[in-house]
Amino acid sequence: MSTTPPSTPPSTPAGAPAATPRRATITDVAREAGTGKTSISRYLNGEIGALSPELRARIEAAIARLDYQPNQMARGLKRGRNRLIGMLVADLTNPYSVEVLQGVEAACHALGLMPLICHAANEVEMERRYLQLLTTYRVEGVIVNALGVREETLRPVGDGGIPAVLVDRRVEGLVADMVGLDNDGAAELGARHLLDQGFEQIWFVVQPFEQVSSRQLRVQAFERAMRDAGGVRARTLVLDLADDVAVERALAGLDRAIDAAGGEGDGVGGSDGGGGDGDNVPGSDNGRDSGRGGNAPRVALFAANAPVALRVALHLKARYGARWQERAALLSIDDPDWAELAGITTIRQPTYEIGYRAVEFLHERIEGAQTGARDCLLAGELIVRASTVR
Amino acid sequence: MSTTPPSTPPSTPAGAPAATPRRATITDVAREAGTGKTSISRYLNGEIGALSPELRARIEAAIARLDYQPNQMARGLKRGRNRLIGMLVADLTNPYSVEVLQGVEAACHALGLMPLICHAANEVEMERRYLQLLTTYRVEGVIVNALGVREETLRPVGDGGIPAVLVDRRVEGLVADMVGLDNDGAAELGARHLLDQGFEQIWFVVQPFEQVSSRQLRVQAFERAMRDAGGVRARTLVLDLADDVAVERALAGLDRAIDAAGGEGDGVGGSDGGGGDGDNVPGSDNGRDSGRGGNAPRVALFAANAPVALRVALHLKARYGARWQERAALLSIDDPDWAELAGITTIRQPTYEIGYRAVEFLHERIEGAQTGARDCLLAGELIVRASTVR
DNA sequence: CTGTTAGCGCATTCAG
DNA sequence: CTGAATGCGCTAACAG
Repeated sequence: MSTTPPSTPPSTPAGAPAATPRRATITDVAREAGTGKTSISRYLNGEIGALSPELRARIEAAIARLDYQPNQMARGLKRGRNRLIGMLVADLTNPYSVEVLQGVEAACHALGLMPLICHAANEVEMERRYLQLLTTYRVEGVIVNALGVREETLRPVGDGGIPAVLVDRRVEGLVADMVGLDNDGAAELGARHLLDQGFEQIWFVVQPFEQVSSRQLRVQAFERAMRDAGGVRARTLVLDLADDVAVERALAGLDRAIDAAGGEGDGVGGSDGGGGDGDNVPGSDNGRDSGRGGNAPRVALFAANAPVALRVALHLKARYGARWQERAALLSIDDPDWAELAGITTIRQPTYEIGYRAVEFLHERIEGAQTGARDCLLAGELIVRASTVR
Repeated sequence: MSTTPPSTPPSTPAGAPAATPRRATITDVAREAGTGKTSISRYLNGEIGALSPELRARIEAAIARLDYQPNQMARGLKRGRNRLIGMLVADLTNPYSVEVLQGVEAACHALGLMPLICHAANEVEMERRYLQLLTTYRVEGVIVNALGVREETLRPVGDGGIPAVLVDRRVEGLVADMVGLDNDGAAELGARHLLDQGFEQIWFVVQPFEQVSSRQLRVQAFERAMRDAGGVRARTLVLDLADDVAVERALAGLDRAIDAAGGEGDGVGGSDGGGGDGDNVPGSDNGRDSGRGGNAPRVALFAANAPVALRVALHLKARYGARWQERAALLSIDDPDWAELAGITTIRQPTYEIGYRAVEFLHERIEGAQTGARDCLLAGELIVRASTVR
C-alpha cells in the first residue's frame, strides 16, 4: 500500500461533543490496511502465525497511524465474556480493605482480569446498587466483602447467578467460596498472649456482630479461650461505632473497671466524654516518674479490629491523657500503619494473600470449576509491641 | 397475556460453564410479553408515556418473570456512551485518596455515572496500563490523581483524547481542569502557626517534589513564608519514602539538629536507626516530671503530607522513645485518623469536596463544555493539637 | 493464508 | 401508539 493519509479520517458524529474525535474502528483499520476486518481481528487476537508477514506489517502500520484501540465493550458483547470482575468493598476506610485490594489487583493483573472496584461505604443500599450495576455490566464474577446483612441483597450472586467468592465475611444462606483470616486461631493467639502477660482482666471489644460472621467467630473464640483458661475476669464489650452516644455509654463501663483496677489517680477529664477534643496536654495525670516502669496496667483490651482499636484508644487518651497506656493494655486484630507509632500489639492479617487467593478461587469458578464451596482460612501473625508487655 | 411459563427458557449455550445460565435478553422479554423489542426498549428508557398501560403491564410482568437486566455493554455500544468514568488513584494507601474517592462516588451517584476505580499503587507502569485499559473500555472521562511524571504516559487523555480532570497534581504539558488543595494557603497557614508558637527552627519535610506539582508548591510556599518572616532557621528536608536507607540518612541530619537544640540528654538508641523496632519502652529518656510541662521542643517539623509525617514520627519515636514529642513538634498537611490519637496538629484538606468537584468538572466536560482549563483550589483547615502547642 | 457472512444485545429511524 | 429493519464494533464460523 501507499502512504496515503487515513482515507476517511474518522469524523465526529453530528451530536457528540466535538472534544471527542471518534476513535478509529476495526473497519477503519481494515480499509487503511487495504484488507478485511477478519485479518485485523486475527492480528489483535494473536493469531499471528496465520498472517503473511507482509500483511501483518501493513496492519501494524495502519493501527499505529490511526492510533487504533480495540473496543472492549464490543469484544465483550460478541464473545460473551469481558474479563471484568467486580470487587465489592464494604469499607475502604479500613486499611484492611485496601491491603486486600492490593492482593486482588496483583492477581487480576496476573490472570488478565480487570477489577471493577465498588465501595459500599458501609451502606446496604449502596451494596445493593453496586451489585445490580455489576450484574448489568455482565462482570464474569464478583469478590464480595459483604456488609453482612442477609443474602437477600445479594440475590443476583452465588448459586444461580454469577460466580462469587466471599472475603472475610460469610453471608447467611449464600453458599460460595470464602477466604479470610483464621479467626479462631487469631482470637486464641491474642488471648493466649494476654494471658501469658498475666493481665487480671481482659475485655474483648467488638462492633455489633450478629450480622458479620468474622466478628462472631472472633467473639466466640475469645470467650472459649477465656473459659478454657479460667481464673481471669473476661468480658465482651459491644461498640456500635456508628453511634457516638452509644459508644461513650458502653465505654463508661470499661472506664469504671479500669479505675477500679488501676490503684492510682482517677485520671483526668472525668467528664462523661461527650466530645473528647484531644487537647489534653500530656503530663496532667500523675506524678510517677515516666513510662510504665513499675506501673503496668492490669486490664487488657482486645480489639476485634482496627477501627475499634482506634476508637478505644481515642477514648482512653481523652480520659487518661497521653499516658493512657499505663492504665490499659491494648491488643488489636489488624495491623494499621499507626499501630507501630502508637506501640500497640497487633495480629496482622495476611491481607495481600487473602485478596490474591480470592481472585484465584474466582478465576477457577469462572473457568467452570464445579467443586463445592471451599474455604481458605489464613493464619494471622502476632506482632508484640510495648502496649501489652509488662 | 397468559401466564404461560417463559416460552423459550433461555438455554445455556454449548461451550459456556453451566454455572451461568445465560441471562435473558431484550428479545426474550419481547417474546415473553408478546410484543416487539422496540416497546421493551422504550419501557427501559422511560419513554413510558408512549406505551398503553396494558402493554406496559405486560412488559413489567415479563421483565419480572425473566429477571431481565439490560446489558449495559450493548447499550453503550449502541448509544456511544456508557456512563463510565475512570478514577485513577496514585496510592490508595494514602487516606487522602480514599477520602477524595468518597466525594467522587457521591458525585457519580448524583450524576448517574459509574466510576471505575483504578489503583496505580505508585507504579508508573500500572498507571500507563490502567489508562490504556480505561481507554479501551471507552470511558467517557477520567479523573486522574497522577503519579506525576511526564505527560507522556497519559497521552490518550486530555486535549485530543478523552476529557480529564486532574486531582491534587498537575501534569506537565497537559492542559486540563484541576482541583485540589490551595497549597500556597495551606503551607502559609502551617508556617504562620509554627511561627506564632515561637519555634526557633522549622524543617519542612517532603518527598521528592520535582515530579509532583503539589509538593513543589508546598515547598515553595513554605520557603517564601520563612523568608518573609525572617529570623527563623528554616530548612527543607527531602525524604524518598521508597528508599529506607536514604530516609535514615536524611533523618540523621535532623537528629543532629534536634540534639543540638534540645538542651537535654541525647535521647536513647543513638544507633544509626537501621531497623527501629519500636520496642523502646517509654520513660527511658530523661527524668523530668511528665509531659512537656516546662520542656517544650524548640524545633518544629512541617510534614508535607501524612505519609511523610508518619515516617518522621516513627523515626523520632524509635530514637527518642515514646516521649519524642518533647523533642520535636510535628505539624502535617493531611489529617489521617491517627493524628488525633498521636495528638498531632494538622491541616485538613477538603478531600470530599475535592472529589465531588472533580466529578462535576468532568461531567461538564463530558456534556460538551468547551471552556479553557479551569482550576479549583480549596482551602485547608488548621487543626491545632498538642504537638505544636508550647 | 484470506475475505464474506452473520449475528452478540440493544437503540433508533421510519413506516404503519 | 406500535413494530420491523438497520447497524454500533467486533468475533466466529464458513468458504475460497
